[in-house]
Amino acid sequence: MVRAPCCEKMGLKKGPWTPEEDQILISYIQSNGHGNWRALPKLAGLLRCGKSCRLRWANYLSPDIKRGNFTREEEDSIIQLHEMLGNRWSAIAARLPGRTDNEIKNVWHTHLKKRLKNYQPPQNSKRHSKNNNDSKAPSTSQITLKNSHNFSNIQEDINRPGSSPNSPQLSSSEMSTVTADSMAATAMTNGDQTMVKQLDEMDSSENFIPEIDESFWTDDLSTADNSSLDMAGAHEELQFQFPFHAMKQESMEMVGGKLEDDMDFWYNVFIKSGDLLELPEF
DNA sequence: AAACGATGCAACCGCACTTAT
DNA sequence: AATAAGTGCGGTTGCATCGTT
Repeated sequence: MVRAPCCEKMGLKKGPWTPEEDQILISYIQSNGHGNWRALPKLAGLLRCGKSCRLRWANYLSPDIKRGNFTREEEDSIIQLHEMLGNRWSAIAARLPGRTDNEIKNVWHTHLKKRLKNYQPPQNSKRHSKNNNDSKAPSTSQITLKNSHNFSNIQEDINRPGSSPNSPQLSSSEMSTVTADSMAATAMTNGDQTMVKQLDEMDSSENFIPEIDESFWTDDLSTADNSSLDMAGAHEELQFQFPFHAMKQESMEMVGGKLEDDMDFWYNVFIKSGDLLELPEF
């Protein structure tokens, strides 16, 4: 389908917004709501396209937006969430109250990439590991998440079908990193007390974690076609190869049937398998 | 003080998805 | 089911500001 350019009509203003325009937009939305964005500028008396109005409101004028510098905790959260979600700025923004996708994207490109670039991970970064095998899951970083996002939403985002082609689906190897590092780090720190309790209970069960065949850490993901696997495909592939999947039913019983799918299962298994890494100082 | 480059950020562009008809 | 319109998202651009020479 061919779409007409947003601002093709003559007389529509572009570029920075003036305080007067801001005030008009704020007043209109406060009185009438934004309704149809395309119709809004005409109704409000603005010589802007609807898209520009929406962007201005969403990124700057909305009262929900928190202005000012990002805190260290917010930056750490962004790094962690980016590790999990990739360049899906809106998904990241959804977990940082008051921050917009655009703002987060800018912070990422201007500050955080540099931090990560300068950061060299410590050689022995494992805090603990059931099998104490340094050659297994790849370690990247562990950041303490201060925000109250929860895993189910993250899982939902990771599994979201049809995300933008500009943001590639997670490959199975990325999934491994996600589950081993990020999910564990997130769950252990995001205040999900129920989950922590469940994990503690499982931890006390000597037999919960099966012996892991060494090939799991080396063979499984490399056999998948990482270049072309979409998330659903990766999910299936991993499910097939995952050495623990037979334990799913048991694990669900152990936590009162609250785990609903394999992602939850992996999540718990990975947490149990350790791989909490040191928090890097940049 | 002027010139220049680097940086940060607001805004735009174009594509893809969703919803309505 | 097909098409059109509306919306959301991520990548990119352009400009103002800051720092350095």
